[in-house]
Amino acid sequence: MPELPEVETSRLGLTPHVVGRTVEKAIVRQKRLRQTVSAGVTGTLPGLRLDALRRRAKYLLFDTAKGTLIVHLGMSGSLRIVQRDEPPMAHDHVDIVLDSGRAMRFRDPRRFGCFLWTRGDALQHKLLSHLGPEPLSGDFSGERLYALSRKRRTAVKNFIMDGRIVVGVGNIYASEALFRAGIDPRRQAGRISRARYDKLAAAIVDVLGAAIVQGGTSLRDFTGQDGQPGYFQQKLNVYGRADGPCVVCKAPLRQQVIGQRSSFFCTNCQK
DNA sequence: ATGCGGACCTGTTAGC
DNA sequence: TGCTAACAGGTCCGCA
Repeated sequence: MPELPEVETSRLGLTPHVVGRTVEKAIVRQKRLRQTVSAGVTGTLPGLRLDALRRRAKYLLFDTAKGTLIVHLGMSGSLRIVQRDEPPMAHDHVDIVLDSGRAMRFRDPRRFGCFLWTRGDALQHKLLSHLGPEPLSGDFSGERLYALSRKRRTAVKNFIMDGRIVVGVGNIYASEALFRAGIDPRRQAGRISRARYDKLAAAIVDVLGAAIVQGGTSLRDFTGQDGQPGYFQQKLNVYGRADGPCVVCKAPLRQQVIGQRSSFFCTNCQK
């Protein structure tokens, strides 16, 4: 569920509830996530004020005076604001109890997420230090994609999903951006022109930006029901539409596994 | 250095 | 209807 737009939407929704609040305690019901939940989450975080909530790639960074809580939602994770006495459901692994009487609750059935504590600069953490530019920042461009792709033989879809190249392009938006740019996802990264990379970079920016706008309207209220996906689904041109008609040429869309991930494209419009 | 496959988990859906 | 297999929005690691 969480691709970059949803992580950013989560950040925006959580910010007014957590920034400026002090953590009263942390409850860890399941510490075995993709990595074991850091001891600092229960040992150090309580008593500290959350000064800011940042996002880097799909990581959420909760800054305090003594360090940063790094959270990743993995495939199935979510963060919600609940009343502190609301009984936990299955897979509600962590509560960060705040001095507002509420708690930030982490739910993650598949446990691919992470809850890590780090002292010092979170951006230098091992999981973050290698990451490429944010797609919605000025550091990202077709020029960069072109330059880094020379002599790369991997499929262009794999290439744009590589966080060292650019962050935040997940499996849905990789397919969507390549469709918008008219590029066959199987094409070798190193054999695509500068002009086409300019178009692809613009498509990535457009599709992620549009999805953030959509997410912002449906997940605004984090105290309500769980945020269902689907808000952006009607905007998807190819993802999940195997055999459906291409919105441009009506030809049946194709589904093919590329780099172990399902990919969707139009063999007529994407070359 | 690059690229590939496997790993981590559970829930839902497709198919027989 | 019920069982099993395949698949799911992410990434990290290790091997060739």
